[in-house]
Amino acid sequence: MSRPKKNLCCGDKPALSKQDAVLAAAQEVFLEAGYAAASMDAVASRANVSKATIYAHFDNKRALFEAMIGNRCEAAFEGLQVSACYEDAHQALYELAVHFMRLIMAPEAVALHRVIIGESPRLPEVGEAFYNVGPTRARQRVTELFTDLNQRKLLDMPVEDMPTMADLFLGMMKGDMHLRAIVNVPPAEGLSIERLAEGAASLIIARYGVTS
Amino acid sequence: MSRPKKNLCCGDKPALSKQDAVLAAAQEVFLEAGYAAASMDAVASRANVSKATIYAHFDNKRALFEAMIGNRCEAAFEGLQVSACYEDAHQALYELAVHFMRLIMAPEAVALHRVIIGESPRLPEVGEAFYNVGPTRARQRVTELFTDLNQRKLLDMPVEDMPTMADLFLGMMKGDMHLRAIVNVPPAEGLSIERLAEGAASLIIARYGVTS
DNA sequence: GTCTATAAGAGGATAGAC
DNA sequence: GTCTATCCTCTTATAGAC
Repeated sequence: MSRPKKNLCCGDKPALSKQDAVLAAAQEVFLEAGYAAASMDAVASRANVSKATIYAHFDNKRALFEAMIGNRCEAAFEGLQVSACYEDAHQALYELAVHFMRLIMAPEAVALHRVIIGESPRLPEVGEAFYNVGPTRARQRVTELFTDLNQRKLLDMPVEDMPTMADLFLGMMKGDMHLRAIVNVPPAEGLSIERLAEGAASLIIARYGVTS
Repeated sequence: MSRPKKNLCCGDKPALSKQDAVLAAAQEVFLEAGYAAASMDAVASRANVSKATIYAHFDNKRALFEAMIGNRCEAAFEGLQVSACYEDAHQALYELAVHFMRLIMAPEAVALHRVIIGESPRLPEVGEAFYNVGPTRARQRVTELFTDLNQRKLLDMPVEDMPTMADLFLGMMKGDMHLRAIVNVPPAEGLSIERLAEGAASLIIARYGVTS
């Protein structure tokens, strides 16, 4: 994984090794054209590199694609790590919801999601890698929050409900807004991230909130 | 749109016109390989027809794809029309949820959704056509149900909450289970359609149910 | 490692006979 | 409408010089 970054030459761009230049170009081309329609020629010219150079670093088109996907998934879901501080359960759920929605609605994240979905039947490792760094971590975060709120007596959710509720909570974040983005339909008017997050938090609280 | 079905010949298969045979073959090939990787040769041989015959009925590859998509979307979402009878709000929401999840979890529906997502950036009409016959109708159904339950005094949801709640409700149906299917990751153990539907209905009831 | 040039083949679309 | 045969472009991947 750690590559020999002997990158002491030229500097028309912020000093990328050839390998990184290829990866960056691959990202652009694959996300724009999709896997099958993307050509190695397009990647080469976008990276200002010859095709042979690409093949010196990556075995074939598929390997390049998988390397790019792994690369970008890690980056796209980094934001999941941060945890906020909060006063009450509603605020905590609301803020996690907003944070998560902003993450998945980012244009690059949407484009990445699209190509992963498109190719996952033929490239199962791609779908799996995405699922493990994205949705799996997100569900862990939600479950942690539920547990923490329970311990602080800010929420009263039975442990056996948690897996189901974590899925439903994340599902609400990925609702119509995300669907529209991913099938390239203009966003609906009148519906905002904040409004949806507010609604989702309220539903959980109505069922499991503690009345003080 | 209405084609001349002079279909009085041969019968090794349940008597399809050439055009229908091509559409059926196109469905198989496009759903298996994705748009770009699918070849007209493959469609031709799967339909037991020459390539020239395909081009006699469809202008080009793209037109064939769009025709197939329109065709299948209509069929896949037909089930949305039926409306059930019910006694109480929880049962009504539960049954709509189960019905909807079964619809979108059907293998053909998942495969169709995948290719539509994959190509929608390049073929916007495809994404739009899908959205209009699927998600739009689904949201109408949910909103109708909310309204009906309100009128029967089985639910007490303010009209201004309905758009948000309809989206959240449908989002819960399209949660982790559907995501796994669409990125080709094996389904989780312990989570069932019934359990998720039960949870989703309960959340709505907890917030908007009428206490009798 | 990086380049230029090229091999080898697949795939969209059409010409022309029937 | 349907077929066979073919055109021509684009694409993956490599050979061989530096």
